[in-house]
Amino acid sequence: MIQGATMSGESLTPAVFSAEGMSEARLNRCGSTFRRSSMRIRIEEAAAHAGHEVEIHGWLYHRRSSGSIHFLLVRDGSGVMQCVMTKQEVPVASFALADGLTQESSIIVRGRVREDRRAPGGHELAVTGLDVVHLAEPYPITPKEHGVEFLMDHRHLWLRSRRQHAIMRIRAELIQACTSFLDGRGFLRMDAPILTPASVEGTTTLFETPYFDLGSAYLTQSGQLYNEAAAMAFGQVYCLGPTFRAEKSKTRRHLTEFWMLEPEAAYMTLDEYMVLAEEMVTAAVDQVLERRRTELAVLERDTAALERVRPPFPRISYDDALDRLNEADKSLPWGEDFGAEQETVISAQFDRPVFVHHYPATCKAFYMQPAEDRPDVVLSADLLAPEGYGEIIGGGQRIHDLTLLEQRLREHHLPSDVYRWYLDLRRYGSVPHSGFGLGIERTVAWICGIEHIREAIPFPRLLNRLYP
RNA sequence: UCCGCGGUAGCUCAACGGUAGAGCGUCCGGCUGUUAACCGGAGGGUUGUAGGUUCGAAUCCUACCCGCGGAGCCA
Repeated sequence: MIQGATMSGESLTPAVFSAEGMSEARLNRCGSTFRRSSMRIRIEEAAAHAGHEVEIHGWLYHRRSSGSIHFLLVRDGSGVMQCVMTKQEVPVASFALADGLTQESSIIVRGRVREDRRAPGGHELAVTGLDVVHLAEPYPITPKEHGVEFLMDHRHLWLRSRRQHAIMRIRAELIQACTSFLDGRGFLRMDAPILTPASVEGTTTLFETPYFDLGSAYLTQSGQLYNEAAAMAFGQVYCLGPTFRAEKSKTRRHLTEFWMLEPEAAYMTLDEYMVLAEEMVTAAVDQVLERRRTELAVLERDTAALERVRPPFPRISYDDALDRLNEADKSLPWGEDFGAEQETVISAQFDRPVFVHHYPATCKAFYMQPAEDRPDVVLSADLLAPEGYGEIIGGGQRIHDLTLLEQRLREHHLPSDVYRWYLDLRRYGSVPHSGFGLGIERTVAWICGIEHIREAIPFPRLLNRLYP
């Protein structure tokens, strides 16, 4: 069960309704006229306004009432604040108005900010005025427990809850941390197309859509190939965007639409990629720990596990990993890729993310560069998150030799015409290069310590879910 | 696609062959410091759908639909 309690702002405020005559036409007047308020604050900055008269524009998150005193828990997107309204301090009509408020009704409250240890957050608002912007219909998500199906059907409302706020803020922080890290390292953001003429890796199932007179287009499963072109143009680049997999995966680690951050750099080797990746992940975790403590607390995340995320991350080869699996009685024939069970066994042996490198060529995509001394393995490395969250990064060094790449395309029965431009990259100043993709949702799920990846993206797309 | 579990009030669940219930939400009443407040009252159902067994089915059987967990594949 998931706790479903509830919990955004601008400087223009809608016209409001006072107690008298609010029953008629509340909707048609809503938002028709605007006035500017100089008193308006965001709840997150309430402490700085202690002792001052302010206005909060938000929604009723919860209400407790005791005859002559109302406790209105108001959320505004930045936080939740207890607003106390007593019968003797507000007009009779305002008090009655508060009595009829439904959960998630949009309201504007005025009052003085004061410190009070009984108030969640330490500050409360002594209410002097209340305006109702919109009286909400009975709200489906109550502060009680709800099932997954119900919450997923109400994802558009579920996002108002405190827990979802925490996850979404951490997601935003993670993305901000990673992109600013890469920006700081001289990487240029250069996004890849979403509509593509063919599969990137040739293996996974793609979403297909008609494309005018050109036949079919496919939703991208990775920006990587385009990233390689961009890296040959700008040296170091990254893209960030949604990727799509039409596979019928039904697990807590899978979405059909998920976001990937993909850096790619010319002249970067496998070893350099691993250093870059671990530094980026560390920087991101550090930033979340530093700036999203409150959110991690809401999620009851064990932050000690995150504090241990320090470079260097352990690096084991695929062969080492097989040995470890053997010892754990989970042996696998050489050449097979790891399943969730194997990944969990391996990651459980370390207290921080672990790289598994030099996979068998058969496990990996056609463009992976073979090791010089051992052509049956490739210069790839995946990063497995701790605590069983699985692979959060996949990447490696790409083939830079034209002849070898052409051979691989043939071996994988891939059409050379759609890859003509990709082969061009090996004709005009080809260089060794590497890159990787960080799965945003899996990383968010790991950092947040949440059970299922579907909570790590605002509107998850799953095998059986396209709504809302 | 395969394996397992499940669908009963708005929500979360109980009843497991013999009159379909509780808590929460909703509505009404009470309460001046509540913390998922509390107290009293009311309303709320073709038990996922279709068939079958039975004197009698939410309960047993069959099929289908939907959901959840996992596998394969992948990030």
